Amino acid sequence: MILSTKGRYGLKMMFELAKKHGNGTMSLKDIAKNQELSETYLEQLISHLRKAGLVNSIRGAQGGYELSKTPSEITVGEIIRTLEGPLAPSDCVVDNEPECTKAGYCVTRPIWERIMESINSVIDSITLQDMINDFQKLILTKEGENERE
Amino acid sequence: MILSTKGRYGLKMMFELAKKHGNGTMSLKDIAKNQELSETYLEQLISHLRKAGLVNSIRGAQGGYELSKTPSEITVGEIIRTLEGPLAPSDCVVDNEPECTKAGYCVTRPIWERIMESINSVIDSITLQDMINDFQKLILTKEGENERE
DNA sequence: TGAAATCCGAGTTAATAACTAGGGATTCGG
DNA sequence: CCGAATCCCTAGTTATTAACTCGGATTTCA
Repeated sequence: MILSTKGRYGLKMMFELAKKHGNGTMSLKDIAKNQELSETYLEQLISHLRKAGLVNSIRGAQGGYELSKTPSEITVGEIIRTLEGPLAPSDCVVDNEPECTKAGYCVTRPIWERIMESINSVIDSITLQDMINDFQKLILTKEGENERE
Repeated sequence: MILSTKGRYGLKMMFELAKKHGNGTMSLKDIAKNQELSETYLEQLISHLRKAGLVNSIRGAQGGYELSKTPSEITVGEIIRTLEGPLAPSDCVVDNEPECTKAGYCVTRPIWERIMESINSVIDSITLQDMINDFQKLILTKEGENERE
């Protein structure tokens, strides 16, 4: 029930771009360096994010990536679902299969549906801007702690 | 982000035992037949459920399994976590690693924590008795539909 | 023009999921 | 007391997938 690196790394990438938002593009090289991840692997991931319209790319030297919208307009849910597909605990829920058993009903299915809904409601309620806000609050706290030492 | 067959089959097994609860034991053979699953595979799964104290087993001919408690005392969460381990979207959340990055903080971690909490709150709020109630309601509805035809 | 970047598809490797196999131990019914 | 039914346990197998890597093409700026 773990999220793959696609979703996890993808969100970290998007957070890097969110911090940079409004200040031009950022190269994949820098994103990879900041998050200590493989550049060639991130390349694949960001390609999906671009095709989904979440980031813009500028090719050629001095090129890079940038968010296509402001951080407050992009949710964690969009990012993760773009890279992972639907976050369903069982395939039957996403494919909307008529019934998994020949009995005509499945007792576990409503449970998978409720889990999926609850996950989605969490990740759809968080935007990149929220992450930035939390991040800055954390930084301020840490600085305060250091001063008091 | 899919649940493995361990959790999915395990829950189906426990539901079979819950229906039978109060009427003696049920053999693995019958459980497997009812749910159309591999008997030898289910054997492994139920072994964990037994060690976790969720089911009792009676060995020998005419033996079988039964719930160790009443259906209302067993939650879906207990069953799934027994078979799947903690339902965390990232390992860092379950191992309680101090920090994943050398920067001293991780912006994505609070999100994984919130997802985990939300999944757990769903599955911990559903008992086997709830599943039985839903199941019986469904049966009655179907019967009603048939009568009206 | 050449270095820096994005773009693209295919290939590799290691881990894991999902079983299967085989034999041992226990218990009941006849 | 025997044999069939059942649980118990460990190890092996197979297929899939995750997590990358690689090579090269294209674009653009300086």
